[in-house]
This record gives sequence, structure tokens and C-alpha cells, in this order.
Amino acid sequence: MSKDDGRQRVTIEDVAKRAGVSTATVSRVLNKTANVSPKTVALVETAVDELGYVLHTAARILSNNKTGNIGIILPATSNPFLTSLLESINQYAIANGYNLLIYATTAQASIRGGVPIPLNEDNTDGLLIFSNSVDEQTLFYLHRRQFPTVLLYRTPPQGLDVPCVLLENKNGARTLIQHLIKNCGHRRIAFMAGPPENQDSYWREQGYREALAANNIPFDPNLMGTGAFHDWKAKEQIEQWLDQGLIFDAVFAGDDTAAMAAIVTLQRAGKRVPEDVAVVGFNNDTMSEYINPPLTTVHAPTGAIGRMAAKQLLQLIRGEPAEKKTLFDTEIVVRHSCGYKLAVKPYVDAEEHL
Amino acid sequence: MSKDDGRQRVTIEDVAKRAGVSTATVSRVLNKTANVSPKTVALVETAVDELGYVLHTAARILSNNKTGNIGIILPATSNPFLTSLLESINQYAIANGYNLLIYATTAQASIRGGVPIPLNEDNTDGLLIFSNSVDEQTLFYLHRRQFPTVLLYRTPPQGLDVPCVLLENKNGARTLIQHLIKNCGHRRIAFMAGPPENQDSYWREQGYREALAANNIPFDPNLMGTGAFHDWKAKEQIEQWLDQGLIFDAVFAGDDTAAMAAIVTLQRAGKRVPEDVAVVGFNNDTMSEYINPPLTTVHAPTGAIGRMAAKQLLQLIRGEPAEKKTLFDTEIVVRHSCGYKLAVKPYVDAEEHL
DNA sequence: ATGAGCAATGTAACCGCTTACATTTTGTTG
DNA sequence: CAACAAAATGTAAGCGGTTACATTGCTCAT
Repeated sequence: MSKDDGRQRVTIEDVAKRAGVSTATVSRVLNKTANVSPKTVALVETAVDELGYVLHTAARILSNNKTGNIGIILPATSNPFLTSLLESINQYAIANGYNLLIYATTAQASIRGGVPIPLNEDNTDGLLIFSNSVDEQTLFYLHRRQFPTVLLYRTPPQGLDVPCVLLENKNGARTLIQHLIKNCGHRRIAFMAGPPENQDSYWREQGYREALAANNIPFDPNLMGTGAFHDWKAKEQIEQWLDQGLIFDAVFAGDDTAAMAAIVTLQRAGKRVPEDVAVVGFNNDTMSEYINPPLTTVHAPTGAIGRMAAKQLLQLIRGEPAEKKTLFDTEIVVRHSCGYKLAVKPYVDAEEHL
Repeated sequence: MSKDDGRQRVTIEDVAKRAGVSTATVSRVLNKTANVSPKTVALVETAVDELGYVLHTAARILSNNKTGNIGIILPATSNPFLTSLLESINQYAIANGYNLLIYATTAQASIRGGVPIPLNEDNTDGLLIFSNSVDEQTLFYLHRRQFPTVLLYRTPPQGLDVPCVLLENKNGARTLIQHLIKNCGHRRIAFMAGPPENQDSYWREQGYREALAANNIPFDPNLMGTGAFHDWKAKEQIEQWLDQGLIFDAVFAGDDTAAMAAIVTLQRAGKRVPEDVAVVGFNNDTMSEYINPPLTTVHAPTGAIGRMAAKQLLQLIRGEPAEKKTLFDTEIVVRHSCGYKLAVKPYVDAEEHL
């Protein structure tokens, strides 16, 4: 049943035997966890080298209950925004002596039944959970076990007191749409929602609705679609709208990925952006300024969010308290895809400047 | 020393006690590894539910030597190409009952000394190793242990017989540069290398040199720079060239990420692309057709490569043999950044069509 | 010389699970 | 109903580490 039919694994006992000491001593020099005489250290170290000994992590974990890893669970999509997020978390973790393990789910994961979670208490000292990539039962379970957990881009469910770090979406979206209406003169603005149950998407929609209301533009359900923060899905939605002859002069694509796909799809259908229809996104991905036309969007401090989440988690792991809720503000960035003529001074929502 | 000062962990023994059976029986119903009478099964299952028992993975691994995970080790950069690669691997793994664990290194990792590898024999049944993200010593170690390993975008070091899956770079690059020379009329073509030691970059450079030679264009070391497959680095390189007044009418940026950054940097410096200087990339990232001007590049079948690597690894894990070397061909995709007028029929390297 | 006190090391229990082997229970058959 | 085979279950030995506790060997003041 052993995985290595080849040569046997070298254990700490082999090393001990070779060095002529006990396993306890070997463990001590390996972990520098107690005084060992220089002679003995040397003995053990050469034995380790000669035998090519490598620690068996699972055994250490079993004995130690400490892994040196943190994990993140997120959906398996290739949104560039996620890449930035991961990069910042990884950097922070490594700078603080932890390694980041990433698990990307294709379906909502759960500790019991369904999709199991390969990252858990056993190979990880704490978990970052992105959006709704695991179910509530698991969240409750982790909490019951007092396992260090911080939520990213989502709030805890009712009755669960878990730290979360969030992006402020509503104000950003409202400002963006206000800009579209007041400065660019658009009135039929379509909206593409994110994935189902996505909190960011929910609040962006609220911002959109507020901006409409503030300008006496009636809400039109026909203008509501879904881009799922995904290029392919956004493309489909635009094509569908075009097919059914929907009239719209702007689209708020939900995020930048969907926005880029929307722009290209519109252009391929013979529409000019922004002359015929304006497009705006959300996130300010790296590529957003490089596309044609450069994208008007809302800047989200993704790196800062990732770092903050990692920081909170490490605090939890060290047994220190963490911020119950951290909210990051956004900032509108006006480029060309909204159709705004730079000669005109842009409208700025007064509320933004708190 | 226990991580949970809170409630004790529920073990298989607790379940056994509660159900009035032995731990062996519990294990058997949990793993469906032997016949157990329906009554007993029910007993155990309710005990599990009531106690909220969750398996301790590390213990299972220690006992089993089987994890159900595969791991990938890669550098911690946010190149969108990596994202596609990961997505395809993850999908294949999940479809075949495995989970993918990702570890992104900031420095070359090693099993001994230096940066340790949190993914290894203990939490993983096999490893995918991207480019030179781990050192050779570790590669040899894994091989000695007969641990299932497949190399991605790199060949094994001398004397090591490990399966690898690769991208064909040289022909693609040659065709691309031939196109730049013969169809677009460029002659002073700068080259931006990838990260140090990167095999893909090496072969792309060879293709570049071959194309030059085939057209009697002398190789000019002044035209050699580095973009490191990274936007920021590419930007620096372009700025440096511009500062020092280097004369060039095209740049082969090494990959699409560097190409996009190069285009923007050139444009900001007042150069028109492709009129003043053409830019081409490599990879055909999702965004490459969306930028302005749309990027001429070489299409790499990244998803297919990822799937193939995962497939080979699972074969190895099952004890089946794997392909020693799998090579994926590329295809040039001509858009506008090369300055090619679509009226003219493009040059195609005859050798491409094997 | 001698015992206290401390540093170095060893012994063995334990972490939670799986499984070979032993034992008991159940069912079958003449 | 005895005898036996097959099915169900139990016992306990690992898996490879860590560490509380016990032991040994020094140093040093008296």
C-alpha cells in the first residue's frame, strides 16, 4: 500500500541510529528547540546529509498541530483581479514566514459532503475564504472549532462572528454611474451583474440604482443582464441584447473583465465605443488602460485588501484579536470608454469625500 | 502546545465509543473499504453526525501515504498566461478526482536549505514543476524517491529522466520575425529576453537569430534587452532604449505581457505603434486582441499544455508510464501591431507545416 | 571528597488514522 | 443440531515525528 515501492523513506530514526543518538536529540537539533552540544549537532548534521533525510510533514503536523501554511479558497476563474489578490497575499505571507496554499474550487466547497476541501485544519494554520467559495455550514464549523479564518469580499452569515475584509462597492458604483449620466449624457445604461450571490455585484447594483434614482431615471428591468465577471459570459449577454434589439447607450459591465469583452463584442458588431455605446467597468485591472478605448472604471485597492486580509489572519493565528470588519474605499478613474470629453470638468459625487 | 485551546478535536475514537463499535469499523464505514452491516453503518453515521466528526487529513496521510492532491510549484508572478495554465490543470485534476494545490515561490525553492517547499511527498501524490521554480538538487531528490513529477516548460537537467511537457518556441519565433522582416519590412528588431535561465526565452531568441540570419541581417547585441515577461520590466527596458537613443523599428517583446507594456510605453513617449515602431509578442493572451493596436503574436496552446501535464502526472501516480517529452506547436497570429497591411499576402515559413 | 544544580541526552507516550490479523457472529448444510 | 464457511467486527501495531519526564554526566562551592 506504500506509495514508494522504491527505496524506503529515510526517517528520523535512521538518522538517530547513524548519528548514534536518540530520535529526541535529532529532533532537537533539527528544530533548534533545545541545547545540544556542538559535537552532537555536527554528528546529526552529517548523518542527515549522508542519508539525505527529509522531514515528513504530515508526521510533524500530526504531532505538532502547526503547519506554517495559510490557505486560500477561491473560485476557479481566471479573472486577473484574482491574480493581483493572490500575489499580494502570497507576498505578505512569505514576508512573515508563512507559505500560501491555494485551492481553486469549481463548485462551492464544503467540509462535509459535496466538494471536500483539501485545505483545512490539518495542513494549514488558518484560512482565507474568498466570496462564497465555501458553504455556510463549513463557515460555522470552522468557527466552532475556533479555527483562524478571515473572509474576503464577503460578510459572515447571520450569527457568525468572523473577521472580514471588504471592498466598498456602492459608493464607487454610484459615482461611476453619476458620471455616466451627468458628464457624459447617458440615460439608458445597461447593467451586467456578477456571479450569483456575489456581494460585490449586489452592492454595485445598488449604487447603480441609487444613481438612477438621484437623476430621476426610471429603473428598467430590461436593462438588467449578467456578465458574471467573465469575458465569455459578458460577450453572450451583449450579443443577446444586440439580437433582441435592446436600446442602450451605455453599459456598466460589473467589472473590468466583462467590460473589456463587452467593448470588443460591441465593436465587432459594428458599434463604436464610446460614440454609439459607452462602456464602464469596475476594479481597474492592469490591462484596463491599455485597451482601446482605455477603460473608465473604479479603482479597487486589491493589493491592499489582500495584504490586510493576510495580516488579520496572521494575527488570529498568533492568538491576537483581529478587526471584525475592514472596508476599503474606491476611486473613480475616468478614461475614454465612457465618452467623456476631457475638456469638461467631471462631476464628482460630494459624498465620496468623507 | 495544541492549536485549539477551545474544544477538543473529535477523533475517530470518540465516534467509535459513541457508536459502540471499534475504530476499525468506523474507519471501514467512512472509507467503504470493507463490508459492514447496515445497522452498524447507520450507528456510525449518526455518531459522526451528532459529534460533527471531521477526518484529520494529516493522520490519514501518515497512515496511508496517499493524499488525493497534486501540487504545482511556480514563480509568484501574475502573468495572465500562468492563470490560463492553472485553470486548465485545475479542471483536469478535479475531473479526475484530484485537487490541485498551488504554491507560488518568490525565489527558487529547494527541498533542503533555502526556501522550503510546502508541497511535497507528504501532502501531495505528485508534483508539477513549472520552469525553474525549484532547484536541480530537488529535482534529483524527487527522482531518487521515485516521486511522480512532471516538468512544465522546461527539460530535465542532464542525466535526469523526468517527463516534461514543452512549448515549441524556436519555430514560432522564427516565423514571427520572418513575418516582421519579409512582410512588414522591419530590419532593426530589438529583442526582450524573459527571466534568466528561462528555456522558453532561450529558444525564442534562437528563433529570432535564425530569422535574422536567414535574411542576412547582422546580429546586433545593442538590440538585445530584457523584459522578463513582465510589464514593469519591459517598460523600463523600452525607456532605457529610448533614453540612449537606440534606433529600432520593431521590438519582439518576448511575451505578450511585455509586449503590451512596450506598446503603451512607446505610445506615451510619443511613438506611434506600428508606424514608428512595431511590436510583437508571444503567447496570444486573452487580452492581446483587445489592446490598441491589436497584438501580432504567436499562439501557444496553453490550456492543452496544462491538461497534458496533468494527464501525464496522473498516469505516473497510477503507476503507468508517461511520455518522456511532449512538445506543443504554435501558430502565428497576425494582427495590427506589426504594421502589416492586410492587403498583402503574409509570408509563411514553409517549415512550419510539417 | 561530596552533593547540589544544571546541561545534555534518552525513553516512551502520544498525535489520529488505517489495516493485517485474530476473533466472534451469523448463516449454511448434511 | 453439529460442523464449518463466510461475514462482521475487534485488537493492536504501525505511519514519522515531538516532547514531558527521567536519567546521566559535569561543574563547582563547600
